[in-house]
Amino acid sequence: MSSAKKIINTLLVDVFNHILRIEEQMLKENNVKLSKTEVHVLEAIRNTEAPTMVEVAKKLRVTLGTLTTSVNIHVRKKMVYRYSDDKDRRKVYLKLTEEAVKVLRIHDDFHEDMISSVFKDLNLEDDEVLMKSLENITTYFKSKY
Amino acid sequence: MSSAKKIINTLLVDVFNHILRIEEQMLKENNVKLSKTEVHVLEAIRNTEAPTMVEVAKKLRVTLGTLTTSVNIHVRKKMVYRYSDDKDRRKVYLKLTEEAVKVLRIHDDFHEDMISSVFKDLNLEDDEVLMKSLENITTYFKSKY
DNA sequence: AAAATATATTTTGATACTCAAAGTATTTTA
DNA sequence: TAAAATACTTTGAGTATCAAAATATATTTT
Repeated sequence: MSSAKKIINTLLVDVFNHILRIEEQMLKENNVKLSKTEVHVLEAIRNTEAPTMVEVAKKLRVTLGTLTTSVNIHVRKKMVYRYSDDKDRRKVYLKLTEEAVKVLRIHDDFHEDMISSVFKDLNLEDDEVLMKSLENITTYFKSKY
Repeated sequence: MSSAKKIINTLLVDVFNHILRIEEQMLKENNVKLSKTEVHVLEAIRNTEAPTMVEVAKKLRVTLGTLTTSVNIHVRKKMVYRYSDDKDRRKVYLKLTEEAVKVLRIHDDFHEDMISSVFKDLNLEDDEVLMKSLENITTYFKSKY
């Protein structure tokens, strides 16, 4: 692998793993007693336009069965509730409770702070060329695979 | 969050998650019946100088108990074997079987291909400025946190 | 050298995460 | 209206994870 390729590989793999671990620790420090998987479920619900089971499972790329169990846990912990569609009674919509919104805010702040410090320390803000390139890489991965 | 920040955040979080799923599917398509976690254990064994339980667990950042169970599974699947140190009989070394080496080769090829196609399609190879920036970002995350 | 401490690992008990396949309920299509 | 499709849950089973207790061996202390 060329050194340029190694850089991208490292960025995508090592850095991400690193961030995930920091994230987990940060949640623990903030007395959020949810795992990172659980937080990702909350995130997926929030970021899905019409968050039915199918749509959220698709976003998380897990099976419906997996999502059902994890939503059961969230409902027990009062982080999520289910309600059904009047028009199509097969559909189950998911909604976050106040508590879940609060947890996500902690999570978001962490991300915001993390990214902000990269920008500040590396003076990235004005680098339009870099941003364009990164955007291309992102788009590439999302479309190609 | 500014749009530039969003781009970085997306690259680091969404893209990586995406890659993980693709990786999993690719393994399945290649009839490798191991989970991605299992492949990561194999990788960690390969990338550890003197792969004792302690060292590999450290690299994976899991407890020894966790590693014990996952090594048990690998041994059952004939991917890994244990042998002990003559000098210090408490120590257990791990070694990959031929089969495991083969699986890792599939995994490596996937990564290589993936990165190569990004480079080719986006003409990244000669972009020294971009590479320098990405390297800075990587270094930043590794050192700061 | 015996006792105490430290190190390396496994075992145990418990919970979470995941999937595939089977089952249930509802809606759409033929 | 019967058949097929869709949305979801349940079931059964394996993997993933941890903390704490247990085991075995090595090192240090007295």
